[in-house]
Amino acid sequence: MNIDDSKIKQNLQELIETKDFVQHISVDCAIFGFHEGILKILLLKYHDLDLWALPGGFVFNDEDLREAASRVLHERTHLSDIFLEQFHTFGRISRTENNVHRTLLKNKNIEVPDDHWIFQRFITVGYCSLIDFTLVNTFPDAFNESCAWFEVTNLPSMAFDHERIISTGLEYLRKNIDTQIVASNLLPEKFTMKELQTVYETVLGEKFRRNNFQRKILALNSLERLEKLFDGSANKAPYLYKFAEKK
Amino acid sequence: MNIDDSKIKQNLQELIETKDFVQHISVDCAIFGFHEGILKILLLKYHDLDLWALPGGFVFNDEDLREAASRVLHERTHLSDIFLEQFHTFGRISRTENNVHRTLLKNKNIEVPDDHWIFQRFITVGYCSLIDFTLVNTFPDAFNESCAWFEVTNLPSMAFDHERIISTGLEYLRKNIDTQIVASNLLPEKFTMKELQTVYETVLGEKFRRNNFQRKILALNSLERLEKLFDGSANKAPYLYKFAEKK
DNA sequence: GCAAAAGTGTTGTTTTTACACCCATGT
DNA sequence: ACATGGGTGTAAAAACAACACTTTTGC
Repeated sequence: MNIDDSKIKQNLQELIETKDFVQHISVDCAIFGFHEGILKILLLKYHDLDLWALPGGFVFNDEDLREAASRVLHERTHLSDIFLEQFHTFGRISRTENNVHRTLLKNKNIEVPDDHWIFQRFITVGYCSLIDFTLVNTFPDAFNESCAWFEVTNLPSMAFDHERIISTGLEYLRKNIDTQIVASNLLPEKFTMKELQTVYETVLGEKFRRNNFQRKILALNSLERLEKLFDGSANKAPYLYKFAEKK
Repeated sequence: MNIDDSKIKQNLQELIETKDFVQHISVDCAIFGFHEGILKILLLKYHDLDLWALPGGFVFNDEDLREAASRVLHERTHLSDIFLEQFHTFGRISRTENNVHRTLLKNKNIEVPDDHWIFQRFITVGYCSLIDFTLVNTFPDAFNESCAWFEVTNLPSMAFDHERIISTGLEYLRKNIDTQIVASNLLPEKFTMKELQTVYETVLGEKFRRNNFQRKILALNSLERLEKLFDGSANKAPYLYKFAEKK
């Protein structure tokens, strides 16, 4: 899972030399996924540093902010057509007053003048999404050596103000769970009520009663009941559902 | 209400020559107030243009984004200690692809090179607030010749994407009305239930039943009942309330 | 037939809504 | 006393929660 050092250095060099980013602006993506009933978040680890960060990046002069978020997400996860929602913008001066980038570049022996744009103050716009854990194909790049999913309740040491960004993002996700789940590729096209319930329980961190949950969800009138699913188990076959087209 | 032309020109010149703004970033404030049961928004009119805009401005290198919003608001309304809440960031390229600033400067015969920062792309962070209509003391400045309150349902022609910013801000305000009203200086220290109800009805644009409204609000447990108000009218005196301290 | 899991029903409680009534107040 | 507007009570309706029962499935 390692790419060789010269390649990293070359990528970093290219990034540093890029001149067509909008200065002072970045986007960060809080990508939530879940696996075995546990809500996790996708983080990247910086080269040679014991620091993790959200997948983020810069905005090109000729792209919309939203496009930038999509592109960055694609670069890191190889996922496209992901429903991303902006949740907050973080603009304290102190948030980039540290030496993360400086140390990183120094470690790779890359000479960058002190007044380079990457050392300037950055205001970052947070986007979040809930996606299917298994679809993500992470890989290292110029900045980051490894990617991993972490339980949201058990984060490693984070760069910048990313811990705060995550908690704000999670709060947003929970408030907007309905929209997010419909838009996520988290469930297959057809799914059972139990699967849907597990997603809700994982994201919200609480249990529901099977029957009341079903009633509540069906009352939203956003599901369409399909055929039954026979999976060979010795019990009544559950119905499959799909999300109904928006009206 | 007009300041003389040379003063305007001088102010504009100073703004243009300012070098310590964070580039590409601005803040815009959607300030809602109400008067005679009508929800209004504070807008500024550009000099010599038939275009209105939200009170907005730029962010200094050494100030937090939130501070910038407060400062800008203060500059325009002379209000301080106003509770401002960030609601969305607007980052389409096309949003500043127009000639508002260019035309404005040209009208005042101010020479500015084409590559000046003010003509660059701007990403703006929207803040909103609900305030007491009568406390605002608006006045013209370098950019704007006049200030006025407009009904949110009847806006004049707006600069940039400010119409969209207003509708997004209004949506946010309505969703968060409880917090906003407590924080606004909209009601006097002591107020009657009827006054509070009028504010809710104005902001949300719907009517409530007197008694049910009272129950609902009191159930929130955020009001403290005080003495009765005798205003000389021939009916039962209503209680006064104040917002209880947060627990 | 049986265990397992899904679907549906039922009952009690809480919350919301609509309506009614009574109370205080100045003329 | 009475009109006016404010406080409180209450009954119907709706929403929600907890529990029970029935149905389907493969062995």
